[in-house]
Amino acid sequence: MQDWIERFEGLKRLDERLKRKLTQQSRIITLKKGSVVFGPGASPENLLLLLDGTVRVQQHSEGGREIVLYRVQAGESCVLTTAALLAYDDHSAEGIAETDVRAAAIPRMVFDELIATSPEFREFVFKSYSRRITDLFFVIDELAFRRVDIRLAQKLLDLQDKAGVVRATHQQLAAELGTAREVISRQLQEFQRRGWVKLSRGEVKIEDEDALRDLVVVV
Amino acid sequence: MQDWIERFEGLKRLDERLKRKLTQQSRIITLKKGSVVFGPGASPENLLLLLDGTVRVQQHSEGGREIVLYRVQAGESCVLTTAALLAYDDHSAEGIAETDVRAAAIPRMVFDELIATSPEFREFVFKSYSRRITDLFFVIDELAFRRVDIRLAQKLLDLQDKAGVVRATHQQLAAELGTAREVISRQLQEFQRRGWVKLSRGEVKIEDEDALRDLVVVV
DNA sequence: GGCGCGTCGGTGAGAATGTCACAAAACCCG
DNA sequence: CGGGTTTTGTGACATTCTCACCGACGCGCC
Repeated sequence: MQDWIERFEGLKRLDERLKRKLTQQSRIITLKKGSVVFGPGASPENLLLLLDGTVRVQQHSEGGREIVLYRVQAGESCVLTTAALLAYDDHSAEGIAETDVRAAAIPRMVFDELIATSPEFREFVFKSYSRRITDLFFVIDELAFRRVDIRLAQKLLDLQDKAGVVRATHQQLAAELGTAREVISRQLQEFQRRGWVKLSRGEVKIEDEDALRDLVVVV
Repeated sequence: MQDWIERFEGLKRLDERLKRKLTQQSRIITLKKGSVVFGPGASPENLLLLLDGTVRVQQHSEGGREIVLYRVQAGESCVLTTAALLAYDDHSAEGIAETDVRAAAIPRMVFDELIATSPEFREFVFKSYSRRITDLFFVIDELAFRRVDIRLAQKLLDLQDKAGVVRATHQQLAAELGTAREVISRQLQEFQRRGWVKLSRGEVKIEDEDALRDLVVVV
């Protein structure tokens, strides 16, 4: 159970002494699916490194709509969390455990010390930032410039399981894209009419993956 | 000319030795208005601290549209620049000098050393990140959830000079908001019809600031 | 002054997206 | 099965986007 460090690409190259320090001084925490990892008024004291599960980070509007900003996967860290919420706790970004989650919590003190002593750890942290900021740029690009049908097709491809099924309500898909539920319903109907997907309550079955890919690529 | 450090809130508290190091080892550079500070294929080697002027950071779409992400003002740093472009050079985010710009360029080596040795400098860097990420969250929020007329009113208020005049073409305003030129033209006409602004080629004169503020606040 | 020429702004038509109000269908649980 | 909740469907209408085109303006040049 010590060896979670090896799962983090960027941390493998830390020297042994630091690895030991890291494992000794951070706690392993678990979070139930659906629990709030951080949110308005609950900024986390620690830097979280995800061992298992995924965390969805999303933003709310006053009108009750929401948009998914990015997901933190196992092997990644919640850096933005720590930094962003310094200045941003008034607004409503929050992190939700999408599955049961296991994570290593690094206390601020230890984080600080590692930043100071280890170039490898610094690189890890800055790479993490870089990754998240890229995600945010991508969201902005999509929102500003891409049509909803294309974004929906892309999202379905991203979220499908091995059987080609996406388990999500129209409402949830709308939140993924930051649009309205009705828009998603109508787009999905159009996809179904063309034989690309099959709809049932709470799930979308992809019938013609190639057609969806074409839509994404072509236009 | 040494004392530019004092202009940076977050750097004032560095100890004297580090301040000296910083001033000695960084170059002061100047950039003409309109020049590209960084862009696709031109990621900067240094961390820039803006002394005078402003840098506009924007993103392009294939369709030729663009959107302004944020502005870096005098007294602020281009941290995102450095980190984000590691992973993101394929896409088209770029920084443009909006005015003539003077900046201190901190070499990567010095940056690294300061991060390692100074808690104050670390705080400065992470605060800078925080600030930018907040800006990006804000852009996403606006794009996803706010109406164009409200965003335009807000932008006019933000960009006006002391005389209440905004010097910008409709095209430029459209780029600020990530929308199309025609949309801006029509909205501005509507504002003019209501007596809130007066239009002339290349500029918008605000005639009723309160009305614009009401629009922003109310809806 | 008059003539090009590029930039800027105006306009109509139609498509895409968002909003609102409400209804129907599917599911859940006692 | 009956009643309550969640999910999806639908029409009407507002807002925003796209495309195609045109006219107005500013500027340099003869």
